[in-house]
Amino acid sequence: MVVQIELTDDDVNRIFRALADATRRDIVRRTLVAEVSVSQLAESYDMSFAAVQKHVAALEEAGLVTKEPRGRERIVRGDPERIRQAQRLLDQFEQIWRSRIDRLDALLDEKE
Amino acid sequence: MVVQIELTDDDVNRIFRALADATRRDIVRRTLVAEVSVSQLAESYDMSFAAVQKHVAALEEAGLVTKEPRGRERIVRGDPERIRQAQRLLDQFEQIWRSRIDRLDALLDEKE
DNA sequence: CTAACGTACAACCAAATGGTTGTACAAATT
DNA sequence: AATTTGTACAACCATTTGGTTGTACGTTAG
Repeated sequence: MVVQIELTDDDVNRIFRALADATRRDIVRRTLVAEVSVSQLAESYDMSFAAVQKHVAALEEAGLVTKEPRGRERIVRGDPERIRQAQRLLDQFEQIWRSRIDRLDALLDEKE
Repeated sequence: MVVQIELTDDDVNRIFRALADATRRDIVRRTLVAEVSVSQLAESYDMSFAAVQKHVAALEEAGLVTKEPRGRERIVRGDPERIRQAQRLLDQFEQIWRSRIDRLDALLDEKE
């Protein structure tokens, strides 16, 4: 089992910030489907290579993708584990909500 | 059952952008636990009332909280449904990953 | 060897973000 | 009626973001 390292606020900020852009979300999708080089990614979007490079860098800092050298290329891979961490973060909110409902229910039961 | 309106890219941007800030995440948590006024929220954070007001506005535009007038106060409530929508978005990424793995598995099976 | 390819990185720019203070006004309190 | 409370909103400012172009450099192809 993978050890859960606690995410700092800044980590979480970077993760959600990285996901708050349509181009970056698309890059995550594509790199989850298959390995792609930065230049291959860049062909898909109506912006400069450097701009795509920056998006990949933002995703890498957020831990949502990893980059590995292969010859002169850099292969980008989406990291499903980081996605799951983000899911867990949202699940915490869900839990907070549910525990509130549970408390309200308990209160109603008492009054019966 | 609630009808699922398709979220635009901008909607999704706003949701994740809103979650990419520790103060705003805290506001979401607090307003999921109980109804709170904007001024009550503002007491908790080391920034001006206006700054907190802006954070609440960002969350409201993202649909993560709703604001309702009560006398001179504005009551803020977290919206669990929007959280679930965000979860579904992350789940789509998860699905993409899983279908890739499934395809790889199928390929291996064929070769046996 | 030379040329083309893929990447890194710096410098620059406009727009957005996240904070501030100040003003205005309705609602509640005294 | 006068004051305080809670909010809205504008103006302002520094920093960050998201794009650009240009330069440099290692790797691959001819």
